[in-house]
Amino acid sequence: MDDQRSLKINKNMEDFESNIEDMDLRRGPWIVEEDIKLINYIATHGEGRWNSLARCAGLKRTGKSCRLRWLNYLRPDVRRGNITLEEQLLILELHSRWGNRWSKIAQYLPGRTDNEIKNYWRTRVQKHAKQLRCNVNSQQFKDTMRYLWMPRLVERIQAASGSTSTTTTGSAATSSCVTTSSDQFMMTSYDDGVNNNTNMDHLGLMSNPNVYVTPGNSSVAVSPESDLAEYHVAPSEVGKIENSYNADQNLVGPRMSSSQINYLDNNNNGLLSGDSRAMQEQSYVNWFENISGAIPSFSDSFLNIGSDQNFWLLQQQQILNNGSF
DNA sequence: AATTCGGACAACCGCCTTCGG
DNA sequence: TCCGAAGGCGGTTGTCCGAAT
Repeated sequence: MDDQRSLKINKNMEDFESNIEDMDLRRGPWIVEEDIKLINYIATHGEGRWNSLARCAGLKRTGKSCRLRWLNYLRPDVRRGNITLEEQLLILELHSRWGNRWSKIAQYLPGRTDNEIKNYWRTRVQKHAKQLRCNVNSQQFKDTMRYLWMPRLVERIQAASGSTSTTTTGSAATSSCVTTSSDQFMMTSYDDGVNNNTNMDHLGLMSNPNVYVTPGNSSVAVSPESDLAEYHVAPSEVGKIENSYNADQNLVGPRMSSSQINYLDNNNNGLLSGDSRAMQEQSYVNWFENISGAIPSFSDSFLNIGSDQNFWLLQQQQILNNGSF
């Protein structure tokens, strides 16, 4: 038997054995017994090396399947239940920055998986883009999110918490945000425990509807080290950005003074003048009202998810502890 | 009561990157 | 440096279940 023929026979045998293994592999929904096997094995031996883990644990699954089941479902720190308002806001915010980088977005939502966030985006956000008859990636839809939905979310978060001041304290980091009697809003820097003072503007902005500024606005600077955006608001302007309401007292977007718009524009390399910016905003407001008015309970269905202030605070604390965002 | 439809989410697939031999 | 295995990621599909007809 020459070498070529021998190699071919060996290859055929390997393929045959591989096919037998494939035929033996389970697919589809996991059953309780499989979950228990996987949990027990990981509890004893830890995770990783998924292919050998699957074999050693006696699971007739691919390593990939085991990894996915563990990461998306069985992990003890997987957070289940409705996506909160705060999480929605964060998802919209981060997606506007990074697009479909689900795993990256998931890093900032403790306990949520990339799969879950992806599903949320596809089932909720894309659905509403469809209702508005526009592409989810279009500038029109992005601006609708930026100027209308996100400020509304912030307001609902504020309404749900009913708070005028919030303070969080932890062993490793301390932050505080203070609302004054005139509803002005200040965010102090925090100490992360290793003598690093970190700018908290981004969290402050996301925690108070009156100072909400979006990344599309000129108040954003991208940090080259982390490729994460930091928000910068002129100290004198903090707390002065108000929301706009239509005739029915429904929130339709942020309202800024001309000095605020000028401040933003000055930091946007003059890409937008105050007037054109205001006109652009107004055109989106008009467009949105026309469309959403024709769709009953459009906004409500988009936003109708419970809030969990405690988790939001916990998450902020975790972000602070990680020393990043 | 049976069927259809749509939302939610779990799971799979294929491609790409990383890592170790 | 090359190559194969493993892991990671985003897109897509499958399944379940409740609401509507």
